[in-house]
Amino acid sequence: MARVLKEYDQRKNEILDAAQELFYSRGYEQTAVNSIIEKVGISKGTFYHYFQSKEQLLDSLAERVTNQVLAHLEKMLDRPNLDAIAKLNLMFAGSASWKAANREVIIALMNAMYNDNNLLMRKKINTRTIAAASPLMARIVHQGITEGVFNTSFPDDISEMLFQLMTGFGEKFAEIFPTLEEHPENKAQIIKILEMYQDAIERFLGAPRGSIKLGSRAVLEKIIG
Amino acid sequence: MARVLKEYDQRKNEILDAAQELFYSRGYEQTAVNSIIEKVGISKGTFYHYFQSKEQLLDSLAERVTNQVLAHLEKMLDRPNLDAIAKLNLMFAGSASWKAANREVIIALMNAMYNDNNLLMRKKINTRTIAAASPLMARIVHQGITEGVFNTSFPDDISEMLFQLMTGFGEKFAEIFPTLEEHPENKAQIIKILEMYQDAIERFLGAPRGSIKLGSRAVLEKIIG
DNA sequence: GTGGTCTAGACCGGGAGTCAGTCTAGACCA
DNA sequence: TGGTCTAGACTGACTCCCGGTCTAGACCAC
Repeated sequence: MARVLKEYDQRKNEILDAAQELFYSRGYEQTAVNSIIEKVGISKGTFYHYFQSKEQLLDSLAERVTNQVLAHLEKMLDRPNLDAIAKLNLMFAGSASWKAANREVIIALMNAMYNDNNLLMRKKINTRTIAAASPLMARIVHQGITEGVFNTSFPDDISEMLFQLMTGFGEKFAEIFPTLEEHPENKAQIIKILEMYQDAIERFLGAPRGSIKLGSRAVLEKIIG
Repeated sequence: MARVLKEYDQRKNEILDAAQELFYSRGYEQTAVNSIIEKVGISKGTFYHYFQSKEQLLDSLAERVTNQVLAHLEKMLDRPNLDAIAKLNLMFAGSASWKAANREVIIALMNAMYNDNNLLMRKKINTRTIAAASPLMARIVHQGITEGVFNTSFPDDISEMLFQLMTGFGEKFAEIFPTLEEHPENKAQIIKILEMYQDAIERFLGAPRGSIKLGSRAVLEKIIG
């Protein structure tokens, strides 16, 4: 193979890009290091020059993804005049509207991500996201308490639980969503579960009934058709 | 090697026993089929006579564990005169008191189970347990509504979410618990989080404040010391 | 003695990770 | 300005291990 020299970061990102694409489409465990280096056009040695192991590559990838998500969240929430409920809904719905706009991508992604071949990747991304985004959400919760719309004795720890709940909804969604094509009647089931999770979040936070929206009805319709 | 004959089920269970022990102590992915057969004292051929694949063995194991858990739950809840709150608490605390009685085992188990090498096993056991135990819990929720102590619009779907919440608490617990030795101050953190989860379950079920106990104070003390 | 069940263990393909050494860009110097 | 030296990017054959297959034979029931 012809030798090609690159900047350190550039090459590292090339590897990360290739890995991301392969992990998303086939899953982490189903992707051989050989496939990655073939895609990038480098040798085994080069790969192990940049990453200590396949799993350490996954860690780097998870870190990169998390940073992107977090940057997106921070940018979205950087509006001081917004009240706590609006911010929280933005946090929830922000991802939902993005999903609606990228329906095709999401379907493919969900099939790959919510799959037993990607448990480790999901866990790594989740853990990192929760650790990084919880303080952000905790700030919103505190704001809500000050505004008198939330009521909880656990403002600092609750966000982690909220994220956990969101994740749970995401998994449930990913479980039912692919069946909609064949079983349109499951649509009602999705909406019901969505409402249950909204209700749960409201109750946990002591927020007014109907204030929390995990995604507007319009956006939801767009996703589930 | 000399040929040894056994009853079909006996041999199968021997393999399951060995696998369980190894999976619990090292993790699923870190356990080679070779280690299992070595432990049982059989050959590759025998192993693959009883199980189609390593993953199918894991499925069988998950099924066995789930059945044990379920049998335990059903037996425990077979007391018609108990009210819904008592039953629910029994469901939660039942596992807690068992944990207290088997402190040593639990520590080892937690280290193995709540570990990235066992994501798949955990997921399989969780999924099965939730599927099997949710109807049980749903009955309790209905009972609670009839008794006027619970108040929810989602009696049938709520149990799955409740389990999810329990799992989340379990993970958080497993995360902090091993640090207690070195950082006794984390004990307060565990208790706080326990209270948060209790509060969450109460709020979501619309149950009276302080009615839900994920484990009695005494039992908890015994576990966390 | 024959067919079905059970067992042994050599064998296979493919995967992650290693290693000894090559090659290049740029720093430094006479 | 041309020669030397060094860091580190890069190569690919190699090793080791693992899940799974396959064939041959032992044993049993009939």
